Amino acid sequence: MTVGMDAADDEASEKWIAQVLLPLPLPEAFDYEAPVGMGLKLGDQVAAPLGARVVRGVVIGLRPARGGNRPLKAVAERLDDWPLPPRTLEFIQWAARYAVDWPGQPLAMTLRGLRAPKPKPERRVVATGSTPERSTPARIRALAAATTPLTRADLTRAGGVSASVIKGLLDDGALGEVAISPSVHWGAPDCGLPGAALNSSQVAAAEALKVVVGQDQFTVALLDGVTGSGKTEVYLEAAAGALALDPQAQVLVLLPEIALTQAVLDRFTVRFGAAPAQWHSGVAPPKRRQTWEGVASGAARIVVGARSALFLPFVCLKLIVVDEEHDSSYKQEDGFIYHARDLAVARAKIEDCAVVLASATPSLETLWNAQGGRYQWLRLSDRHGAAGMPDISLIDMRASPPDKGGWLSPRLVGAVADTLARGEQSLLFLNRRGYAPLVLCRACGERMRAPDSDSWLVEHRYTGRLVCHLTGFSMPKPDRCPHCGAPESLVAIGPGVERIEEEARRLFPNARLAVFSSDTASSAADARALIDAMAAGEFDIMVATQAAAKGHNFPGLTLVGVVDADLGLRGGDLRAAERTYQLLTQVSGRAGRRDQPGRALIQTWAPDHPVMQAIAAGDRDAFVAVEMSERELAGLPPYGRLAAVIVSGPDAAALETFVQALAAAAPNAQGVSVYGPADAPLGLVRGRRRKRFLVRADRSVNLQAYLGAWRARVRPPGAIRLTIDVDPYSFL
DNA sequence: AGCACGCCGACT
DNA sequence: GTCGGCGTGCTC
Repeated sequence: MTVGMDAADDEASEKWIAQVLLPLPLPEAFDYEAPVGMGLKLGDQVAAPLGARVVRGVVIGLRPARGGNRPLKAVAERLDDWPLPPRTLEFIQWAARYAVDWPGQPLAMTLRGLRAPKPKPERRVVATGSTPERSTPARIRALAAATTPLTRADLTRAGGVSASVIKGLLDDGALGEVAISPSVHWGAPDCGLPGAALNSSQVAAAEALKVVVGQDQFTVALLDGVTGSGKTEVYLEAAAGALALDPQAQVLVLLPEIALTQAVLDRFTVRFGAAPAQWHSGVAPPKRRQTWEGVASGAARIVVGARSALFLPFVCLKLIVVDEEHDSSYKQEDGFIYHARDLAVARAKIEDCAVVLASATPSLETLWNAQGGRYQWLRLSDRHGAAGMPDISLIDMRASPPDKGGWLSPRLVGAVADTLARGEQSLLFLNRRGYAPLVLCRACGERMRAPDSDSWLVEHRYTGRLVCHLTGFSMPKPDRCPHCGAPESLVAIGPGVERIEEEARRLFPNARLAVFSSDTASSAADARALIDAMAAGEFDIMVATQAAAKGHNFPGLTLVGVVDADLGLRGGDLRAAERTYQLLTQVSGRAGRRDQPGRALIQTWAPDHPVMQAIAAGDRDAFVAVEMSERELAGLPPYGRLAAVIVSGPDAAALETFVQALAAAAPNAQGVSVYGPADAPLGLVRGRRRKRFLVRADRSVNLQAYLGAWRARVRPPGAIRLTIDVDPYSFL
């Protein structure tokens, strides 16, 4: 930072103030004295004294000290870590304003890669140029090999000498010791390698994307193509275009879950002849630090990662890809609350680069932007390879109910039997883990709940335990009702995947069965093994939750049965229909990916529901049109904006008092409605009572400003916490 | 987020 | 009588 200061001023005595943003939930950056001679610049990482400790922070402003300020503590040290690029700083501050949260929160996301200590410098030895007093053949060999710094072990090997020879040369001063920081080699991507063979639809989309990327400015493109249409190959070409723009260019690819990263990493490796950097929760801290430094230094050119990769300190970002952009796992629900797809668009705007949103079932928000011409809309029509879309039909459960005690209708059972007889595979889909979602006492009607929580305990029969899927609490299933003491009175209500497996085993005793849920495949490796076994035809029937819904290719799979298609429609949340449509479309798309035609049978009690009709007809546009008009009528996203204000605390009475004060403090504003306070649907979690307000605003309203003004009028007392969730997805 | 200061239960 | 539980509040 240069200063327009008169040379006549006494520069040496001029005091400067560094505004240091700390990765903590503080309302603003703190002022520190910038010690003369430290040469602080914007973006520098520093150690700053805070209370009794010293914390890492980032300089986001420098200004001359005006007289009369209270005494400030001084920055303790400038850290030897890469500075944050100006645009990364700008993004962090933008993200905080967007989420109506403190700027330290997104900064903490950015600095999360630096948790592991800097790797220790490696001690190496190198010839100093001075000749030793006594020369021996071994000493000559050692010195000849030591022209570049080597570790002692390497030099022993290279020179064919013993360790004592090296020690002698060091004592003589002919070898000297140097400390070298270990650096990671990031293979430079080779854009000259040939891309995959593309069909005509892919070629058209890839060419269009190359034009978009080549403009080297902010643009949003929607890459819209059905499952199996080959979106990955298309955005690989966009990445090639971006990387070719500039020898420093960087590309970020966001994926909704870790399970998919390996496949995408492999394709990038093949396409560019070098492995991309990867970033997700499964990467160990030391490796993360290496990746962080690679990104900050510009050496890492391609990053494939989960939503948090969006906060990495890119120096020359030219393209962001958000794959499966509709996926709800892009929404972070705790800590710093954000939606990675929306922030990706914001980051691209700040970086002035292109962003590609890819999906077979785009979110209504994205479709709305595409329809309005704000996003460039690229459609991939063909399904890559031979198979057409599966034949989808609804099973009306009212007309064809399952046998007593079962969940599979005769039509679905018959279809599985046929598939089995042909030696093909079936997938039975139910998005519910465990054996039964509810356990109740036949004697007294008590519903088993987690302590301190309102949520039901789910029975897991493999482990013989009752589990709370919200808090992770679990207990062995008791023999008698803990409420009334009646023995053998606890009954399982409703099905989970384990119960469907039990039913399938009874109906098809000779079939080879597998269950795929986060319980049977808790690690990425387990999931991989199960997927590979299914792909290899080792199972006839797989019963699965949404863990199996995406990205996997099962060539022998020709039948998908959806056990309870209405599941997601219950509960009345804003995106229920949209999510159900997306999930069912995705699941149905698993059937028949090679040359075998697939079919999907969808069990529903509401076959007339527009979602079910649209899925059966394979008519996305019809579904979107219906859903859009309903949202428009209600002024809901994308036509209006929503925010949730959630207040929680251990004491119900204190919470009630505060909630009333909060309600009274809600500003009146044109185009804004505040609903609530209501008990949050799960009113009690981990002993904390929760209340919720919902804010609906017209698009013309500055929602963040409204929420900020509201929050500024109150101060949550004691243990009460107030969280703001802009554009909420979960209504829990 | 830490870390300190602050008032109430089981111990050398 | 203290040691320490974590509730509450502050950090430039």
